[in-house]
Amino acid sequence: MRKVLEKSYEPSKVEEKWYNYWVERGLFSADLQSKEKVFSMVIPPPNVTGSLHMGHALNCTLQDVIARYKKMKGYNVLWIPGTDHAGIATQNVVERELAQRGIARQELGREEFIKEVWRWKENYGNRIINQLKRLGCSCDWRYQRFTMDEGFSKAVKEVFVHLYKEGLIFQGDYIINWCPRCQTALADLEVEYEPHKGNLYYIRYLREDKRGYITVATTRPETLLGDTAVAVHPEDERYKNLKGVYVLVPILNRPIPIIFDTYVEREFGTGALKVTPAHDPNDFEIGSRHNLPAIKVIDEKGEMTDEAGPYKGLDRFVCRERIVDDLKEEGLLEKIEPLEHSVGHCYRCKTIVEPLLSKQWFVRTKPLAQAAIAAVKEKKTRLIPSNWEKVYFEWLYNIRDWCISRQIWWGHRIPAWYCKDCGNIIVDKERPVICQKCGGKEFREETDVLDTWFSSALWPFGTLGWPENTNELKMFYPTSVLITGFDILFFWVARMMMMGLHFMHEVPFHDVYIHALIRDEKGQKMSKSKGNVIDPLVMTEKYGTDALRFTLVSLAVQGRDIQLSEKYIKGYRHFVNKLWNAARFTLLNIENYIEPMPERGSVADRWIITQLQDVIKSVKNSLEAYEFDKAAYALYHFIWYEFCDWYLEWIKPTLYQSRDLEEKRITQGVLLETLSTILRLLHPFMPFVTEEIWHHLPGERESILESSYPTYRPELRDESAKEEMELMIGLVKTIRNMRGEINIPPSTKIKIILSGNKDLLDKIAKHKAPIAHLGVIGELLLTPKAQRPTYSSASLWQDIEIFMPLKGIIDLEAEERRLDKEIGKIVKELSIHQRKLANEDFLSKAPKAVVEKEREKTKALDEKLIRLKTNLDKVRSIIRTNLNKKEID
RNA sequence: GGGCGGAUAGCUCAGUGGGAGAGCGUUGGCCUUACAAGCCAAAGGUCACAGGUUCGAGCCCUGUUCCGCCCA
Repeated sequence: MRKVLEKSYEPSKVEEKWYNYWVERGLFSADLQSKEKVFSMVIPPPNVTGSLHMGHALNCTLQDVIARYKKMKGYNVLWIPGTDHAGIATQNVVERELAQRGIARQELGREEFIKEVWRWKENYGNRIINQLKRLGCSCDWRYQRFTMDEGFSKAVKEVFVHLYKEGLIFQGDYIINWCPRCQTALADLEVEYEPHKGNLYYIRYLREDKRGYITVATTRPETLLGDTAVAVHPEDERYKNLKGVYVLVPILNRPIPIIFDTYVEREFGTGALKVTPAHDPNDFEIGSRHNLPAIKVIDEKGEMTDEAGPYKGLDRFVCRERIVDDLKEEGLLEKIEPLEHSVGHCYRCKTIVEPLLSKQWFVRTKPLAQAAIAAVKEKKTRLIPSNWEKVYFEWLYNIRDWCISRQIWWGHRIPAWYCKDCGNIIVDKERPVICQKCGGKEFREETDVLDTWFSSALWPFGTLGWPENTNELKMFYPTSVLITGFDILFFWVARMMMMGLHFMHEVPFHDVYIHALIRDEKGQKMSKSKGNVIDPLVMTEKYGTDALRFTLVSLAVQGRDIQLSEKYIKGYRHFVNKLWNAARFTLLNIENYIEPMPERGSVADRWIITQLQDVIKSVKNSLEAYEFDKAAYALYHFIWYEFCDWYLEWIKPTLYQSRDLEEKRITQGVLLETLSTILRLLHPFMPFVTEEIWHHLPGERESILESSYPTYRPELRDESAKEEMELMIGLVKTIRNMRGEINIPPSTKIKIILSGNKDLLDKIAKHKAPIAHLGVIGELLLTPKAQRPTYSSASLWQDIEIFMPLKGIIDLEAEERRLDKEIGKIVKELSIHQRKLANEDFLSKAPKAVVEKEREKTKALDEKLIRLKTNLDKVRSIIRTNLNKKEID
C-alpha cells in the first residue's frame, strides 16, 4: 500500500533529493553516441563574482523549461553552463578584499595579484553555479566552462592572432573612453550617458590681429588648454569673413586657426566650436579632417599635464573652477548659462569618463558586422521577438571600431611582444624567439589584457572545444537557441554573431530569444541601493522553487518588462499546492495502476481527455514560439478550472457511490492518466513537485524527466462529449447563480425542477448525480411540462425552465430584485443587437454568417426576456397578494 | 535629436475587424470527507485623447498627450 500524500506540499523536504537524483542518474548529460535529434544551448555566463538575482533566475528558468521540454521530446540535449571572468569587476572585488588586509595590488605585483584572483575564484567562484542548481537547472555540468580556463585562453589567442594577421585587429592612437578610477580604457558600449546639470560657458577668444574676438560656448572650459582650432559652419553668415584668421587660446595665448566644418551646429551656443582633438571624440574627427595637432592636457589620472602650463597637476574639475576664475579676471568670460547635458560615466564604477587620446588595440568591426547583418537578414538566425532585429541592424550598421585593450591585470593578456631593439610588434600565440626585422632577441610583453566581452564573444564555440575540431563541436554547433536579456544584445549577442560567423563560418545559434528585464512592482529596476531587491533564493526557501519558476514563466510576456512582486510568487505557491492536492485526491481514490480506456469512458471522462488534448497542443505551440506565459496560463487554467473544479467534482459520485465497478474503474483509469499527463506537461515548469508526485503514482517509475512529453492525439478528442459537458456545466452554473443570488447557504440542499425540451432533459438525466452533487441539490426532478410552484425562484437556461421551490425560506423581494437585475442586463444586451439588425448597411454589407449569428442571438435573448418577464410578473403578483393579505389582517 | 515599446477592471496583463477578458485583489456566503495555500457567487471598464477609414474599431490610418527603454 502506498503512502498517502501529506496534506500540503513541502518543497524544502524534497528539492535537494531530486536534484541529486537527476545528476546521479546522468539525466542532464548529453550523449555523443546518440543518433537522436540534437538540441544545444549555452548559458549566458554569469559573472564569476555574481550571486543569483531575479534576472538570472528568469533567464535560467526559461532555458531550463526548454531544455527539459526537449529532453522529454527525445532530443539529445546539451546545455552548457559556465561563468565569465568579468575583468574589471573581479579585479575590483579582489582589490577591495586585499585593501581590507592593507595590501595594494601594486605592492603584490602582477603575478602575485593574479594568483590572488585565482585563489578568490576557487573559493567563491562557484557560488552562482551552486545557486543555479537550486533553481533546478538541468545543465550538463561535465561541460562547465570558465572564460579564463586553459581551453578558452587558447581560443582567445588563436582568434586574436588570426584577426591581427587579417588586419582586423590593429593598434593605434585614437580617442577612447578612459576611466580615471579603473585606470583603463573602455569600449564605447561601456560608457553610460546620464543627464547632468552643468553650465555652458561663453568664452572670448581674441583675434591674433587684435581686431576683436570670437565667442565660443563650451561645457568643459578646462579643455581649452588643449584647443587647436575654433570651428564654425562654412555657411554661417556671421563668420564668413574669418577665413585665414587666427585666434589666441585664452590664458596660454597660443595662436590657433579658425576652421570651417559642417559638423558645427549653428544654433548651438554662438555657432563657434572650440576644437580639442585630444579630449573629445567629435573634435578628434574634426581634427583628423583638418590635420590639426592633438594636445593632451589631461592625463590618465584625470589630472592636468605639463601642456596645461600653470594648471599642471590639478584635478580636471578643480582646474575647471580655476580657469573660470581666471577667465573672469581677464574679462574673457562673457556669460555662464545653466545647461543640462549628458555626461559619460564608467558602467562599472560610475566615474565620469575622460575621452582621451591613447594607444590601444582595436577590432575593425565593419567587415565582421556585414556577415552578422546578412545572417539575420537571411533568417539563418532569428531574433525573437522580431522587433529586436531592427535594433540589431541599426547598431551593426553604425558600428564603430571596438577598443579591446584594457589596462588591468585580470584577463586574457594580449599576445603581442615588442622588440626591445627596434620596437617591432610581433603578434603570436607564443613568445617570439627572434625579431624578424632586426634579429633582436629581447622582447617586452604587452601588458594590456583583452576586454572580457572579447572572450565571451567566443562562448558558443569556445565551450565546445574550439580551436580543436572536437566531436562536441561537430555535433552541437550551431547551437539551437540562445536565451538572454536585451541588455546585452550589443555587448554579447552581436559580437558572438560576428565571431561565430568569422571563425566557424556558421551562425552561433538558430534562434535568439530575448526576454524582458525584471523590475519591482512599481516598475523600477531592482537594485541593492534602492532596497527593492527580491532575492530568488529567499523566495525559493519561502515558497519553493517551483512556485518561483512558475511565477517567472507566467510573467514572461514577450516585449514587456516584468513587474515582479512577492505576492505573485505566493499566489503560484497556491497553485503548486492545488496540484499536490489534486494528486492527493487521485491517490486516495485509486488503489493501483489501471490501463486508461478513455474511449469507453463517461461523457465527463471523454470531455477531460478532449480538453487535455487541447492543452497539450496549446502548450506545444506556445513553447515552440517561446510564448512561455501562454503555455503556463494554459496549464494553470486547465488544471485548476477544468481538472480540479469540474472533473474531479464531477466524478466524485462515481468514485464514492457507483455500484458499477467497471464504470468506476474506467473513470479511475482516466483520472490517473490525466494526472500523469498533467505532471509530464508541467515538469519543465515545475520540476520538483512533479517528480515528487510522479514517484507516488502506482506502477514502476523512473524519473519523470525520462518519460516522454505528451503529444497531441486528435483521435482522443470527442467533440460531442465536449458539447454535452459544456451544456451541463452551464446548467450547474445557472443553478449555483440562483442559489447565490438569493443567499442560500452552500450547505442547504435544495429541490430543483427542470422543465422543457425533452431531448435536453434526457441528456441531463444521465448526469443527475454529478449535477446534484455540484449544485447541492437534494431532489432533482425532470419533467417536460411543470408548473411553476408558487413559492419558488425561477430561471431559464437554454430552453429549460429551472424552478427552485423554496416554500417558507424564499425572500420574494430578493427574488424580485434578482429577476429585475437579470432583465435589465438582457434588455441592454438585446438593444445592442437590435440596433445592428435595424441597420440596412449592416444587413447588406456584413457577411451572411455574421448577420445570421446576430439574428439567432437576438431571437434567443428575446425569448429569454419574455420568460423572465413572465416570472417577474408572477413574483410581483404574489408579493401584492401577500401585501393585501397583510392589509386585511 | 533619432528609434522602439507602452497606455484596456483597484493592480499586473491577455486580446490582429463582428458578443470587452484572465490572474491577483475587493465584496458576500461557506471549515461541503483532495486542498481555508480551499469552495461558491458577485461587483467592477467613455479600452489615454481627438479625428479618419469601415455596415461595424480596443484592434487599421493620422495627429496629440503622458510613461518607459535604447542610440546619438
